[in-house]
Amino acid sequence: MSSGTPRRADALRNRRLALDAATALLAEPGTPLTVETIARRAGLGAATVVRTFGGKDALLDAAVSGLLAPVVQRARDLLAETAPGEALGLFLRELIAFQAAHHSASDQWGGLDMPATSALRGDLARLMEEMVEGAQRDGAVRTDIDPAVATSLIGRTALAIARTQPPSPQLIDAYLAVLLRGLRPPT
Amino acid sequence: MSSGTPRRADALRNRRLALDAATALLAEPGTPLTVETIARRAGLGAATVVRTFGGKDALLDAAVSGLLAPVVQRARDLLAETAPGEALGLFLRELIAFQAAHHSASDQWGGLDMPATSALRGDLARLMEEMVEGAQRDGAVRTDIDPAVATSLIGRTALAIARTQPPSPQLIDAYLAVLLRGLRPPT
DNA sequence: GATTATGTGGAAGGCGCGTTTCACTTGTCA
DNA sequence: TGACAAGTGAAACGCGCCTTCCACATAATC
Repeated sequence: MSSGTPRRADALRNRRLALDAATALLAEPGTPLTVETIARRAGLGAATVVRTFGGKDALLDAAVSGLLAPVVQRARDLLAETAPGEALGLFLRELIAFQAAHHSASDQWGGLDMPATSALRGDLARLMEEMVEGAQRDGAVRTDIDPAVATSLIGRTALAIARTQPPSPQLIDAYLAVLLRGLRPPT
Repeated sequence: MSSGTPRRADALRNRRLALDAATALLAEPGTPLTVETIARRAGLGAATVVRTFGGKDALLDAAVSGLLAPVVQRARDLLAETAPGEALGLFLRELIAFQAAHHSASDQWGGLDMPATSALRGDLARLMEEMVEGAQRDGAVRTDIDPAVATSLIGRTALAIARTQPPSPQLIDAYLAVLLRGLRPPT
């Protein structure tokens, strides 16, 4: 078999081991992130790791989307429960912290085909755009900028901030303050 | 021989051809940017292209730093001739335009060893920090943010802006306006 | 024009990495 | 417990890529 969920208990456990190993490596800068590395970390053979997922791409897709899913859910919750202007600031801080923790290996899976991850990124972009629109209605963000443009800027700036070497909370705050100040409507 | 300037006229001409081909490919998204590709573009054999520079890394180092050098010089000129606050805005627009034109292949030479390019990037960072410090003295940038921090934010944001798919001048202006507004001192 | 140092490039080498093979092991189920 | 399907992993394979070889070409020099 290639991809479907394994039928045997040990195979299912190995699937978890492989996924956990890949996930762990995503947060470790400097590690090669090869099938061999993941397999060794999981205590499995390289063939097993790849086979249970149907390929390296699918394995990393599962690992990355597994990390991203809670972030997207958090955005959904904030959007539903909090005032948009406030939600945006809150969420951005969390998003940056998340990206700072996981951007290190992002250039290693940048060129891979990861449908689940792509879908989540789309969801996230849509949710953030809703936050921006809400913030504009609330008067927390100036309205002379297109929501899609603002969202793109925010997302990219967040990533830029996250790439700062030691992203201390103070530094993140300083960056975010500049960004949000630039977005605020003229008093 | 490996790296030193060739003694024969045809070899010197081929060196130019290889450098020009590499430089041209740096602005072409989607092209593999392999030694083979560069060689075919230059009308030379792969061995020749690599040998005259001493390796692929050295060739791309020469190409990238050749593109970057004028940008650094421009920063130096602006810093010497223009009011810092104005220089910052002017230079950022040009920097973003440059990065937008050349970022496409940057993930293909991101992991390479390129000393000349690294040195120029250091120079650029230092010059930008001087601009920020000057802008702070002029009252164009708020002083409650560390110059190094502001410079890092500006540099990374500029790169983030440049990565926008079709970086139209209007989009760049909108982005820059947000960034500079966020940096302006409170009125 | 002859001689020689210099340069060329197709082919072969070597390396890293993802994937596949296949003899072997191990859960599972009657 | 016995038999079989399911799963494993070391080794082999394939592929892309940079680099090196070496027989051949050619600019420079006398």
